[in-house]
Amino acid sequence: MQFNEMMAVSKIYHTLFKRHGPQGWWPIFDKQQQRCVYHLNAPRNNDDVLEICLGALLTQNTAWTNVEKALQQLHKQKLIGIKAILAAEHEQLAAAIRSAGYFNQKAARLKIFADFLTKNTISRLQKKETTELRKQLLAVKGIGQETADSMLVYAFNKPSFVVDAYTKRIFARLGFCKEDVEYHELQSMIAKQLPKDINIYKEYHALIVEHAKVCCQKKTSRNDCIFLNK
DNA sequence: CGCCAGGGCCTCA
DNA sequence: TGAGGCCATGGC
Repeated sequence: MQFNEMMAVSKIYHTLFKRHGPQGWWPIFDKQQQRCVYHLNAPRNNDDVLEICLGALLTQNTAWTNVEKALQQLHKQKLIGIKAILAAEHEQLAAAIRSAGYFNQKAARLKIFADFLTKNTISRLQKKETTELRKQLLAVKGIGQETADSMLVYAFNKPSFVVDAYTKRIFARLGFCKEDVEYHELQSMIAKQLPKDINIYKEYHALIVEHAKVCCQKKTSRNDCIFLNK
């Protein structure tokens, strides 16, 4: 199967959608069920916005299952809150997010981000233009390009396509780029071929993650890919 | 046991 | 701007 023609990126999206169905990202912790669930039109409120941003920081180079446990602890200890995070001792915060790995580094990043939100309220940030908000997020220590884009798309509803290791792997295996392609290079290549629709941005990245998990893992042969092995 | 997981920062050429 | 070290848990 070849995808060298224009609109190939859109075709891949539709293929993934048919295969895996709507994903409804971002997962948000549900206190009743004690696990992460999906909501239509998330985030529903500022608490959701904060939790999504914390999750984006916690999931850096880490399996989501470990992040979910950390979020559970944060809720249990009533640490999902800007003031609560700033007031908490480093040791308490680090212990709560222990399961997410890099807990000392991430505890510090949660505090830095909470401090950022006291100086720039969520409602103010939501009113900003995508590129301006992206630049502002990238200036925060602990927020790189992927984390910034995850926050933009899933917390702030701004169309800035998320590129991660899975995105690079899948598009590299399909022959669009090298595995170590520059972030911006792959992002612009994809965005140029997509309508600037926030819902497509949300679903596309979620579908890429789902697809990578079920049939495009690092060690699995490219022959297992549904695109290359019809 | 080793590898991998929804990265990012710092240092040193 | 590129390469390498560092951060750390839990699942398989």
